[in-house]
Amino acid sequence: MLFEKDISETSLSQELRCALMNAARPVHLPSGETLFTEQDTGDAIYFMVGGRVEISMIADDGRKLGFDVLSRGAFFGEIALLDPGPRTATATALEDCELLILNRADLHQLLERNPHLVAEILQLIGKRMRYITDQLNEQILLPLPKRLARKMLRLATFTEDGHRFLRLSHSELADLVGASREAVSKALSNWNKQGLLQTGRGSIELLNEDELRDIAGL
Amino acid sequence: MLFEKDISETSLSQELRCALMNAARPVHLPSGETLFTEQDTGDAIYFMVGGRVEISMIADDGRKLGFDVLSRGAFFGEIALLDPGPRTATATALEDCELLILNRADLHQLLERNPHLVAEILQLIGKRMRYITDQLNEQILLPLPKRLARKMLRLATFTEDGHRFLRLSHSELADLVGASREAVSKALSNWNKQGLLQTGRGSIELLNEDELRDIAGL
DNA sequence: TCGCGTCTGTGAACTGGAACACACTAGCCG
DNA sequence: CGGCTAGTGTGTTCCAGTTCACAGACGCGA
Repeated sequence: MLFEKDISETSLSQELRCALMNAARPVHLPSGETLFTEQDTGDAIYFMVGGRVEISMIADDGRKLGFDVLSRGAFFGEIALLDPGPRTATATALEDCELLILNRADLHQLLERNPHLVAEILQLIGKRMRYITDQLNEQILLPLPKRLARKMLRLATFTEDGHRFLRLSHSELADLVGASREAVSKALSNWNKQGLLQTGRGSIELLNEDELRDIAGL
Repeated sequence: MLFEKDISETSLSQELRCALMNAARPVHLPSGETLFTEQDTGDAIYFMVGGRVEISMIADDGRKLGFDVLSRGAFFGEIALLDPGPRTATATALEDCELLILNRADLHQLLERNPHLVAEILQLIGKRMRYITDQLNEQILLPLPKRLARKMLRLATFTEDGHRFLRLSHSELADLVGASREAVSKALSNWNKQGLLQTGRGSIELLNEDELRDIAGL
C-alpha cells in the first residue's frame, strides 16, 4: 500500500497530466511556509512538482499529529476541493516546493470539457480513501513499533547507492506515528544496535529492510 | 459534523435520488448477515433504505474496530466502487435491512447519461473523506470519555417523546470507540450516576445532552 | 419456572507509552 | 573559536486504559 508510489506522476495518465498542466497554475512555496491550516477555507487542490510538504493536524491541546510527508507526484487538499468548507488539515513546506494549484471551478470546467477523465479522477479519489482508511486502522490497532516500521518503509526514498533512507528527525517521525519523541528514539536506537538501521542527525538509513518489513507485519 | 444527517436522504438532490432509484437494484439483507468482509472483492456501493448496518474492521489479532452504524439514507462501500480492489471494511446487518445496490458499471453509465450529477457525487465523496479524516483525528487525539460522548451524540436517534437514545450494548459501543468493554461500562455508569444518561440493557437514553456535548468538547 | 447465556457493574493487577528530567553531541553563526 | 540551538540517548515516574476475575441481573427458550 505504497501511497506515494500509487499516485506518483507515473500513475496519472498522460492525458490527465496534460489536462492538469493546462488547467492548473504553478506556485512556489518557500521552505517553512504554511500553505493552509485547519479552519482555513479554500477549494483548491495542489499537485506536487518538487520539494516536500507535511500534512498534519493540530489538536486542541497543541499536540500535532502528522499525517503524511508528500513529494513529487503526490497531491493534497482534495477534501476542500470536492466539498467546499474548512480544510481538515494543515499543509507546511518542509523544503522549497513547486506546486500546481487547481481550484474547484477549474476542476469542474476541466471535467466538463473532458468527461472521460471523470473515471480516472474517481479512481484516484478512491485510492486516497483507501489510504486514509488504512491509516485509521493502523494508528488505532497497531502497537508503536509496528506503526513506526511501516511509516519508515513507506516514507523512505532511494539513494543513488541503492539504499533506502529518510530525512526526518525523531520528533517529526513521532508526530507521524502519533507517539512521543522519546518512544521513537528508544525504538530506533534499539534497531540501530541490532543493525537494522543507521541513525544520523535528521536522517535514518534502512540497512535491513526485510527484517523491518517483518516487524511491520508486512 | 453529523455524518448520518449530512448524507441522509434529504441531503441527496431529488434528481440524484431518482437516478439512483432507476439505476440501482433493491436487495434485502437479513439480520446478522454479513454483506462483505475485508479482502472480499466487489465494486458495488450500497444505499440504505431501512435497517441498521455496522461497518467495522477486524485486526489480525481478532480485535474489532467498529467504524460506524448506518441507517436509512446512508451509503457505504464507496471505496471499492471508485477503486476496484479488496474492500477495506466489513459490513454486517444489525437488523433486517433494505438496500439499494449500484455497481461500478452502473455508476459510470449513470454519470455518462447525467453528467451534471458528477458535481454532486464528488461533493458527497468529499463529505465522506471529511468524516473519515475527523475519525482519524478523534480516535488518536481524544481521550476515551470525549470519544465516547461524541460517538453517542452522533449515533443517538430520536424517540417519539423527544428524547435521544441509542440501541447498542456496551461492547458494541466499545468497539466503536476503540476501547475495552469495561472502560466503556465504567464511564457510562459514572454518567448514569450523575444523571447525564440512563443505561438499560442494550440501550442508552441521553438525559442531559448539553452536559454530554460539553464533555465531548463540542 | 428454571436455566443458561448474554449483558452489566466493579474491583485489582498490569503495562505501553507519555511526561519529566537530564546529559551529551553535532552543527551553525557571530 | 566559543557559545547557542536543535537533535539525540536513556532513566524514572506516572497514568489511562487493558486484562483478568468475579458477581449480579435481565430475558429468552424449553
